[in-house]
Amino acid sequence: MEKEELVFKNYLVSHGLKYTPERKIVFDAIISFSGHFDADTLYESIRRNKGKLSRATVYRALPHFIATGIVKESLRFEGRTHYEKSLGTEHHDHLVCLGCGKIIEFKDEKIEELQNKVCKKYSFKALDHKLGIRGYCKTCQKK
Amino acid sequence: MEKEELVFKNYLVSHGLKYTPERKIVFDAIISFSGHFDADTLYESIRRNKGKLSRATVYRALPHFIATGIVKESLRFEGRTHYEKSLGTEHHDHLVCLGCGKIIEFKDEKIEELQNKVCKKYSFKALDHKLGIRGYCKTCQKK
DNA sequence: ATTGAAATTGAGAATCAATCTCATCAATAA
DNA sequence: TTATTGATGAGATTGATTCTCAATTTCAAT
Repeated sequence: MEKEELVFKNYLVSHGLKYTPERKIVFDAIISFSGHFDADTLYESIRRNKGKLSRATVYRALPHFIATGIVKESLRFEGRTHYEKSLGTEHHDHLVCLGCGKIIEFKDEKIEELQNKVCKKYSFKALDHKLGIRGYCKTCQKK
Repeated sequence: MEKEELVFKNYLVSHGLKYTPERKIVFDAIISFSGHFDADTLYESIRRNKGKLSRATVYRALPHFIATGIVKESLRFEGRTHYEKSLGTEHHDHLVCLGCGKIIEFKDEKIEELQNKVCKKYSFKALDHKLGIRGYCKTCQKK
């Protein structure tokens, strides 16, 4: 079993939950994804490749993947919550193009530091953050 | 007519839209708000104070207020989109407490500058951005 | 003031993501 | 084996938001 799978299994077991075949299917699907996805895209890809699995099961599994850090909520977009793999993925923020929907990932260490400073100032214990900059990418600016 | 109202009216007229009594009612309600609100809170407050107005009218008016810069989308929270007045309000970002729901506003000039730098790097034309840090406030950390 | 084109409104229906229900299954421990 | 507890599937439900459409209002041009 790969490390990520073990992490997931351990999380489940230590919380009195079970590592079921269905959850393994969802796990595999997530691992095979690169880039962003939403719950329904995930569900559809499973349906196409591995046969049936309830939509509810996918929705129910997602919070567990988030809890283990295998998946992260990324942005809200087009009315849906989008996710991304976060194991093996560095934290990053997003530039979202309103023209073509393209998402550019970036990371700025200094911004992160300054955020920590802000939290300290307010005695705020941060768990995570989301920075999304909306606008137009190079290509879309021309149109 | 106050300046904000004029801004709103001019925006409407110049876009072939009309400054109707209903939109004025929504305008007044927004102006009288301080802090964050969501579409339904806005609708309810109008109902209580000024009698009837369709929920759809409120929802339909919001994009126009956003377009004029009178209102800004602030955060998505508890399944709803939250808004805030932005005329007379400086841009700021948010610390969101997952314990009590409190929202602390902050602004860090250096973070803003660094964001501009990132955009420049990717030739990205930014319209707006949203930075939300989730965690626990001082009070909730103790529990 | 009247007309007509275009925008607006209200009320409820429709959408759509996300969550919940509940009866049935499966796994583990006693 | 049985009891307990968690998990699943399928569909119903929720709740925010958007849409529909007939009726009304606005405004510019008669």
